[in-house]
Amino acid sequence: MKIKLQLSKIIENALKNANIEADDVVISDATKPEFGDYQFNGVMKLAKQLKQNPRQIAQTVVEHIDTTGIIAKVEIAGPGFINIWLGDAWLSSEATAILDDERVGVGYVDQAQKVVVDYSGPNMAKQMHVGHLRSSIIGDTLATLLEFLGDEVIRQNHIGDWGTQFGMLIAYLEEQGTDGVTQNLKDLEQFYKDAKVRFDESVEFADKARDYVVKIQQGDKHCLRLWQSFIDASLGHCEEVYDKLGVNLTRDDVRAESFYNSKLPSVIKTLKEKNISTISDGAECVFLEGDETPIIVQKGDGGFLYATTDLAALEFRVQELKADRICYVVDARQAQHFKQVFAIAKMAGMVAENVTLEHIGFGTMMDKSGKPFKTRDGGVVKLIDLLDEAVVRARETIKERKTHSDEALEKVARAIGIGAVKYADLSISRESNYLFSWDKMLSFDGNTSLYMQYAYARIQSIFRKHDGVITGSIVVGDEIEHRLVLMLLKFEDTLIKASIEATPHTITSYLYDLVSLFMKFYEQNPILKEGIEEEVKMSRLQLATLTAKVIKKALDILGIEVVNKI
RNA sequence: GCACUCAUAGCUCAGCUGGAUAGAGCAUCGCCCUUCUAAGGCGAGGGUCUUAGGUUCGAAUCCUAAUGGGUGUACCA
Repeated sequence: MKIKLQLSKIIENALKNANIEADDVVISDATKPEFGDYQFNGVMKLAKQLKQNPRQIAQTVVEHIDTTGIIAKVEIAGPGFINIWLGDAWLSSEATAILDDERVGVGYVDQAQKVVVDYSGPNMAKQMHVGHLRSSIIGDTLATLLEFLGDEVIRQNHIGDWGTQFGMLIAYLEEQGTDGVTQNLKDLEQFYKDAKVRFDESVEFADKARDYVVKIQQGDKHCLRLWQSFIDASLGHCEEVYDKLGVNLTRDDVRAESFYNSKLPSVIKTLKEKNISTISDGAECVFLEGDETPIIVQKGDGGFLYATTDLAALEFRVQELKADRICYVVDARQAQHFKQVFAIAKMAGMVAENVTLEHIGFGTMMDKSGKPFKTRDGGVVKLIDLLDEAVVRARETIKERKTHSDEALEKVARAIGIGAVKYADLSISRESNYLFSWDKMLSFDGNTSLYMQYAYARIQSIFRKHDGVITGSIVVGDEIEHRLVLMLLKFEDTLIKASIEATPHTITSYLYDLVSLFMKFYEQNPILKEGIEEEVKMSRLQLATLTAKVIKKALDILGIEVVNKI
């Protein structure tokens, strides 16, 4: 239900009928319940342009507002606010209408776009660590969200499978055994360390490693086979993490760095032809206005850098994948890099003007002391270990409730533990750094996944107790139900906002508001207790049904599972 | 040095395309379980929105500067 759109159309009409010219009509949520459900604050601005009394204008506008459908009442307040109340009858019928809708009333975008979402991007030389968590989670949510709203989403996992370190790794792989499949690569981190030790201790080995780098680049079959087997094994680790994490990335989404190798020379050629790049200190550079240091696109020795790869990728995404919008879900520290790459791509005409390029940046994960998240001995925290710990902790949290058999407990602990990690990450505004705290994320209180899952389970419990059919319509009976129904219908507006700004926390905030409201409703308005009229009981059961559906759908978009019992 | 970014309650965070008395959670202190999952709900206290200017009828929000954190800055990605 696009409520704001409907309301702004009504206001636009009112303005038109009152012969008042206004360019954009913005409807906001009311700041307080006393001020209604929505408000239109644009009158004050109009009054200034027209040099008229704002309350006078507000009065004229109000007289022209159509209050036959969605709007029940409007009021002028303060210097010229127009407060809007939606009608209970309208809310009731709209809510009832979406009870059986799989999309719980959420429509599709008017103009579907082809959107590339670039996320996760692990390095094949190392095990996935906490640094990859946010990109994977935020990117996955964004992809799911856009897809749900009707865009055509192309997921791209830009894995790091190329670079000098691979020479060392495959040389060591060869020395150790035959290939990545038979080789024990369970702990990539350790393998890397061991290889590094070999590299440092043996000149002979180091030479071979360097030689292998060149050989892979030249397409040497033996080295390429070793390299490929290594990448396969490493990718297998990532998939294990994706599986645990519930991230929808498959091999089909992998478009590795190496994929662009063959396209790099042509990028340089384009830049040279358009006089965008010049030679400086022996390297091919682009000097952008305002930057004091250049962007190097080709090293003095002929090698390419990641800016070049990103340019090639951009070109590919626009020209081959035909993207309208490209979202890079990458650490905020890369802001400058993306700004530069985007600028060069547009200058060089690799990307048409109407294609939107977005760096979806996010902050760093911190520990309690406010420092970047590390293990006790200062090492990186492996993602797989973190996820396993989350499940263990979740199990401890719910074990004492004794609602589950051992087997069921395991499943529920997984949903809760993984959900907690993801929700904690998604509920913080993306750009800011975030403090990682087990206690906070696994709490039943506050804006956590467990609180949402608990609310969902609580509703399921009502249904079990009721143990019968639920029919009939939703009839808004009081203030709290009015607010709850309105909240349920606001779901689409929330998703639209989240998709435009690429802010998953918009969804979690909404969820928290919705669930809090439901809890209030649940305390105030008994459903199954004695003496409740059948019609009221059914309406409330339906309200619970719709609430549960919206919670489930919202969590689904966030990649979090619900459980029927906690 | 230069650039970017952040600064809101004791703590963790919302709010930021300008709007009415700045909101949550945690923590602290009260109240509500023979009554649908109380791991819940209700209420209280707690704020110079870092500081100083500016724009405006109106600023936490926009602009400028200062202060304090973080980050990035020529051949790694």
